[in-house]
Amino acid sequence: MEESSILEKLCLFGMTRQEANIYLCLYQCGELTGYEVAKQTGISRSNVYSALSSLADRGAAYLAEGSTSKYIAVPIEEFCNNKIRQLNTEKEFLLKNIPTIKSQEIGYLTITGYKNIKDKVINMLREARLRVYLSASASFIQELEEELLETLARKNKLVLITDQVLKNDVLRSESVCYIGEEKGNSVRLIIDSSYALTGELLGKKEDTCLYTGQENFIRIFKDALRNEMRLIELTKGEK
Amino acid sequence: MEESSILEKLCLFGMTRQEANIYLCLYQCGELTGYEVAKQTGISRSNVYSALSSLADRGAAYLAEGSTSKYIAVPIEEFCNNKIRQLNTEKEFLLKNIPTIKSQEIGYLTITGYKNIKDKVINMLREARLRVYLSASASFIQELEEELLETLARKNKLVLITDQVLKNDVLRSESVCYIGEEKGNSVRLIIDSSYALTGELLGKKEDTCLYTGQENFIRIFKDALRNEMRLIELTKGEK
DNA sequence: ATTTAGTAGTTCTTTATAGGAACACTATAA
DNA sequence: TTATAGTGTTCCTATAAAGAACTACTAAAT
Repeated sequence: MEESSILEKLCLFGMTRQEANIYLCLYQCGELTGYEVAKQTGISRSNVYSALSSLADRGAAYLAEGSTSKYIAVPIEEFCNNKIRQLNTEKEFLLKNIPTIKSQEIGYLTITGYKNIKDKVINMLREARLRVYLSASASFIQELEEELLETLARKNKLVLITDQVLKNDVLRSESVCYIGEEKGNSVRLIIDSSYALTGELLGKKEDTCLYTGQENFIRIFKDALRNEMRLIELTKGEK
Repeated sequence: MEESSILEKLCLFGMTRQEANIYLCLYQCGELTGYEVAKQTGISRSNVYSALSSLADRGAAYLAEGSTSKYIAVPIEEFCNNKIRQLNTEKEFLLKNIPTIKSQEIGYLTITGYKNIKDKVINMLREARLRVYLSASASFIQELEEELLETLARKNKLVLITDQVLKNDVLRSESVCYIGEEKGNSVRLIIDSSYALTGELLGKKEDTCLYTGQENFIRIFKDALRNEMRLIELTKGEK
């Protein structure tokens, strides 16, 4: 349902489910008393009152003072921006104050969960300073469109090996693009000949991939990609 | 303590306290097995194992696969950025999909909590398109330095009424700045002659302020500020 | 007297934390 | 070689804290 997915998103910003419900109710109805909110949402009044004051504490609702106190929802953009700004501040603090990491070679790491893998891919792309080889289905590359454009904007060489002609013009013209056979769900990525990632992505929590900075592995991995490109050149021709 | 404040910040990014502890431990020690983490932190082993897999799910730890599985902390910047990027995505979704707000006049709203009030001030400054009048202690203005500079950068007229000469050169030269008597904790703000905020800020959760878009109030409020400025001009002279 | 507004308190459920028990594996000392 | 200690992991129970549901009570406004 539309409704419940909105509620989930709101929860990500730190509300409980009940608070999210009440926030949404305020959002739709405007100024309401606790009593009215309870009527609208079916949530017991006692909880409504405590949730309302908690929403006010979190900066998600304002109090419209009068003879009787009514609450009003803080505009969603304002609320989200506040939260995000806060996290940025906390991030800066953490960067300064966290005890230094014991630097260590990156061996072979397993990353689990589709979202985390995609995050890693994005972070790798952002680290790229020279060249990026990416082999993946066209649909996955489409998902990364923005990031890839930024990678290009930072003057990286970008080589894409995929299974369908890409929709994006800039991507098509500014990257070297090989169109080969069906990629399925496999993703392979090499950054600056220093880091590599490979895995089968189904979009699920159970997805796993291998990430490494080991030279030997990367050398072999690069050869494999290079061969794939040659093969495509020989059979269908470079796109 | 340093330690515990770092833990709290990490919790803001969605970890439980225990997970934060373990994350920090991984951060300091590098690659560790669950067993080792338990030894280091004193957390029971069973909980360590579940917390570790939960950290991996959240994208805060990677698995360094080997004969025995070791975990390694995801660099803090990477982790924070992922979270913030996610929230930005969720924000966009919410902006598009949330049922439209019932537009209503802004009456008199009470905002509670120092942090929320400061957030509102920041949001008001960002909305400004013409002019900003701000009366507050020099220390509070210092806290808002960045935001005020951006307000100026957007070609707004900025009038500051405060109690000490400001440190920031740009702020001093590009805004109209009145130095009067001790401001204490009172803050007054008018944006584009349309919105006003006033309150006493002690930096606590109990702080409250009044925010309004009511014309009558703003007119009176503006007069009050104007008088204050005249008074300063007559006694000490404009700075 | 009934609707509205608000507070207080109880119960139930879920999540977070704490710890024990069991099991498998690997060193190494007797 | 086998007993013993140490390591790595999973599963299961117990307690504590947070969230949610619901009931009861007060008090003003209609």
